[in-house]
Amino acid sequence: MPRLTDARKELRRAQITEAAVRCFSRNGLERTSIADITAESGLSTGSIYAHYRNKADLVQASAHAVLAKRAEALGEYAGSDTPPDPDELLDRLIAGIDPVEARVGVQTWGEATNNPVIHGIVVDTIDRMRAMVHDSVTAWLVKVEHLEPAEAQERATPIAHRVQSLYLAQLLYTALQSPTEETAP
Amino acid sequence: MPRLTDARKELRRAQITEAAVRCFSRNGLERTSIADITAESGLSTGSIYAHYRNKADLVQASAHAVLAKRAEALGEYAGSDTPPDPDELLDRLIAGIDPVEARVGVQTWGEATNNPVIHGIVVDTIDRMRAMVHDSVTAWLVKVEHLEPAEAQERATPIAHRVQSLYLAQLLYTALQSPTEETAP
DNA sequence: CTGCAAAAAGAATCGCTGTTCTGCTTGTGA
DNA sequence: TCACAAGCAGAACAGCGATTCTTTTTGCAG
Repeated sequence: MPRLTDARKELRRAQITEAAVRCFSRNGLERTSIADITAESGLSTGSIYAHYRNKADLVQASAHAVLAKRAEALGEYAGSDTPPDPDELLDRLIAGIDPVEARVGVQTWGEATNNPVIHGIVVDTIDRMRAMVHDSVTAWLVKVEHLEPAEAQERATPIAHRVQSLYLAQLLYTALQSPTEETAP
Repeated sequence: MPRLTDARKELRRAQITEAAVRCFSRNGLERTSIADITAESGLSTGSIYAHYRNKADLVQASAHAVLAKRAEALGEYAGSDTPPDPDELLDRLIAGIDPVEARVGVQTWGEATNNPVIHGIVVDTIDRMRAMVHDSVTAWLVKVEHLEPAEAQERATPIAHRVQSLYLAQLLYTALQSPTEETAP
């Protein structure tokens, strides 16, 4: 039964979501039509529908890809064995922000206020990020500040909250900075 | 030349934007149709188009109304003659958040990444808010912490940035908390 | 009071967009 | 190498939604 090999199939899916993310970044989740993605990806309508059930499905996959990538980058810093202090952690997080992803990320927040599926993805991602920041801060408190693990855990909570918040705000600022590039009217 | 008296006209416009904001909060900026606003406001298509050039115009007016209201509330705290310390200021700001407005506010951020007019409104509002927070913090540094005005100005900047960021993040959290209420499918 | 232009209602229009359908093409397993 | 199902292209379709148009109603100036 000759279908595409899994690797190739995944490749196509990635090709599509990547094109979609570029479109979304330019025109927004709703204002991007399937035709836009068709043009951007070089594929055709039929091809896209062969890989994604419908547009909502594609939006969901794209959102997941963008947010997961961000969370993943965060995981690296958090897992380091010489944990950065909170300010340093925040600086690194901010340094890793990519404007295109920031824009889609912020659009995703807006979408999450009405779209249950996207809402789930966003909330999960934010929770996972918070947990990782919390771990990183705890590790710092233990290894560098020499607190007892129990107390470190507790003290880490408000610090993690602050780091997370400042990071999210910076994501917003970044998204608002890059000028709105129009496709030809 | 008998048109509506200015007061009455302003009333209608407000009636429309208020209905629009409720719709936007429920269904998002894009997914809200003129028909939805028609139903919510109890008016008709024609009436809406008599007051707003088009949907973009209406979205713009609604966004402006919501953000202006938030900025205004902030102004009150900032103008107080016993300035709150930064933590207190932040607490008050957060206490003043309304879920409906938070949702529309966050949607507005997403929209601002592609829509130049909304972008302008959002950036202006954020800048104005930052200036007010800065003033409030400066006043606190001078009156309570007894710093010289010049130094207070300078020291206030990073503090204001932090307060602003934490506030914006809280706005996001609030928008994500209230569950996505659906209109009947 | 009264007339009339603006405002409101609601039907009609028209373009756009998601989705489906119909064949051709191509990759894969034997 | 081959055969055939899955991929893919692109046209066709269907429905929705912004805007416009026509008709009726209404509020204000005189």
